[in-house]
Amino acid sequence: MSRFRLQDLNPEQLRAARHDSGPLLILAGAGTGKTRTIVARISCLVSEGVPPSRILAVTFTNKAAREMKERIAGMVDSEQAREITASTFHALCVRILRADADRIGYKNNFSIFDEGDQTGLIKKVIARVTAQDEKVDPGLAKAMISKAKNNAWSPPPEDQSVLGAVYARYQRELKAMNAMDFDDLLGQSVRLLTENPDVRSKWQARFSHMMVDEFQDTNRLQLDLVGLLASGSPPNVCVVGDDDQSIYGWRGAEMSNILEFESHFPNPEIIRLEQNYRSTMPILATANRLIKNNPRRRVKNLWSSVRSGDPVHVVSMPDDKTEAEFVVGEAGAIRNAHNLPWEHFAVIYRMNAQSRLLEENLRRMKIPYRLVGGKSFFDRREVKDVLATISCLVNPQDDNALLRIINTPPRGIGPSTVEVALEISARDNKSLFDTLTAPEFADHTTRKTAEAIRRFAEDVAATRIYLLTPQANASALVMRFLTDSGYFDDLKRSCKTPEESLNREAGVREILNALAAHQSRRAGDLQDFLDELSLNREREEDKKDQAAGLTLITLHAAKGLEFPHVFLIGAEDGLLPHERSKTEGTVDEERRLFYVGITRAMKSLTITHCRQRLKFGSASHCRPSPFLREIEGEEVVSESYEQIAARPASAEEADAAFANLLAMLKEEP
DNA sequence: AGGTGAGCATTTTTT
DNA sequence: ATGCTCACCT
Repeated sequence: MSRFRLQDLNPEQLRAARHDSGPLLILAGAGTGKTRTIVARISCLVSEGVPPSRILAVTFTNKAAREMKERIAGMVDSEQAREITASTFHALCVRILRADADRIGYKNNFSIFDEGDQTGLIKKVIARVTAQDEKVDPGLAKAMISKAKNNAWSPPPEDQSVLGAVYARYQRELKAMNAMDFDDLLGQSVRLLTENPDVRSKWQARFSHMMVDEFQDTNRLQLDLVGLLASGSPPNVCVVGDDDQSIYGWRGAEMSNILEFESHFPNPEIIRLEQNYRSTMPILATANRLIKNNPRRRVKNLWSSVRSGDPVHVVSMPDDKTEAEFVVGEAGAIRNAHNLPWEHFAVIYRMNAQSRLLEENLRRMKIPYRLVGGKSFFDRREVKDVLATISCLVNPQDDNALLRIINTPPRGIGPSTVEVALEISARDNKSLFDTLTAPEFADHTTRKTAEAIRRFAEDVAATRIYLLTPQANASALVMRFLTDSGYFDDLKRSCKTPEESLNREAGVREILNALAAHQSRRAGDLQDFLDELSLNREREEDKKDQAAGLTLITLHAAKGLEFPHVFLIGAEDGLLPHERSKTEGTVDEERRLFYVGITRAMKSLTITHCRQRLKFGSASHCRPSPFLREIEGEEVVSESYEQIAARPASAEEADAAFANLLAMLKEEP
C-alpha cells in the first residue's frame, strides 16, 4: 500500500482528521471515505505525539476491526500500529471483565453464552417458572430480556408478571453458572465501571482518544460505555456514522445516539462527508430523493464528481420466477458485453427466502455464486460438543456446557440423574458440577451412577490440572479426553453414512487445529481461545477462498459493501416496506434499508418488483413498493418486463448472447 | 432413545 | 413451499 498523504483527503475529511481534542461527530454518508478518514485521523494523532497505545478504535464487527487494523498498519509505523487498540465493543468488554469481573460478583473465568445457549436456557427457565397451561414464547422472552438488558433494566422483583419471572430466573441461573450472554458483556461492563471508580479510572487512563465506528448502530449500553471510557475534558470522543443507514433499530440500536449526539457530548465539532467516491450521479440522485422523505434525520446530500452514468432501471415483472430468470440473464448479458468477472455483480433482497429462485437459476446456468448468510460452522453438532467440552474443562460451573456433554457420549449419567441434580442445584443455588460431586449426592443415586459420576468428575479434574499448566498441549489433551470418553465411537455410531462421519470428524479436527494454532501463536490460555471463538464466529463463506462469483445477499448484510452492478429485487409493498414494519411503525427504517441497497451500486442499478409472487406456498398479488414513487425522476427509467422482452435485441445484446453461448459451449467438457 | 408425522408460523441478525 | 417444534410412538 502506498504511503498515506494528507493531501489525498478532501477538505472535510482533512478537517476531521486534523480535529485535535473534544467531541467530534463525523456524519459520513455512504461511500464517502469513512474508514479512510478515521484511519487518517489516527495517523494524525500519532504524528502529533499521542502514544499509539492510548488510542482506541471500536467497531461492531470483527471484520471491521480487522480491516481497520490492516489499514492502520498501512499508514503508520508498524511498531506503532501494533500498539493501537482496534476492537469490537464485545471484545473490549471481555477484556475489561476478564480483568475485574470479580468486583461485581462473577469469577473472572466466566463463560460466554451465545444465542443458542441463551435460547436453551430460556426454554428451560420457562418450563420451570410457568404453569403447565401457560405458554410463553421463548423467542419473545429472549427479545424482551435483551431489550431489558439493553435499557439497563434490572430483573423486576419476582412474580410481577410471567415474563418478569422468566427474566429474573434466567439471570439468576446465568449468574449461578458464572456465565454472561452477549448483552451482559456490555451491561456488566457498564455496571463494573459505574460501581467501581478505580476500575473506571484505570481504563480512562489507559485510553486518551476514542473512536467509534457505525455510531448509528450503538444501543444505550454502548453509548453508556463510550461515556464511561472517554477521557479528557471535554472528552476526546470521535464518532463516525450515518443516521440514514441505521437499519438495526429492531436490535436495540438507538438512532437518538447520533441524532442527539450534542446532548450526550456537548459542543462537538460536526463534520459532514458528502462527496461520494463510489457511485455515479444518477444512483446518488435517486438515493438522495428517496431518503429526503424521512423526517428524523441529519440532512445530507451525496454528490459525485462522476456526473454521468447509466440511468437507474426499474422493471416490473409478472412474477417472481420471471424476476429471477431476468436478473440472472441481465447479469450475464452485462458480464459478457463488458467481459467482467462475476464478482462485480450482486443481487440484493429483503428476505433470505428470496435467494432460492435465484440459486436455482444460477445453478442451472452454471454461474458461480456465493450466498452470504448461511448456517455457521459453529452450529454444527460436533463443533458445539467440542467447544462445550473445552468450556467445561475451563469452567466446570458452566452448567450449560456440562449438560451438553454429561451424557454425550453415554457415561451412565442419564436424564433422571441429571433431573434430580438440576433440582438440587436450583434449590441450593449451586452449580450442577458442584451438586453432582458433593458427597451427599450419592444418597440420591444408585451405586452404579455414583461410580459413573465419580469417574467423570475425576477425568475432568485430571485433564483440567494438565490443561491449566501454561505449557500444556491443550489440543492433545482435549483429544485424549474425547477419545478416552468414547466420544468418537459415539459420533460414528450416530452417523448414517460414512461421509457424514468423516465430515464430522473433520469438524472436530478443525476446532482442535484452531486450538493448536492459537496456542502456538501466543502461548495463550484456553480462555482466550474460547473468547475468540465465541466473539469471532467467522461465517464459512468468509474464510473459504474468495473467488466466489456473483453475490446473493440481504439488504442488511450488504451494508458496508459495494458492487459495480447491483440488482435490487422484490421492491414490493409488503416486502420492501415489510408488512410487519407497517404495523410496527418502522417504515422509515425500511426506507433506510432501501437507501442502503441503492447506495451499494457503483455503476449500474436495476430495481425489480413483481406483480405476483409465491407467498407461503400460494400466489398472491403484489403492488409496487411506495418507495418506487419516491425515487421517480429524470435519471430513473421504468419499464415492464414485457416491454423489454418485446424489444428487438440490439446489436450489442445479440453479440453478447452469442458470446454467452460460445462461453457455455467451451465450459462443457 | 431416537425416529416420525401433524401442526404451525413465516424479516432483517454486527456480537 | 418449507422448515421447525413438539408430541407420541417404536
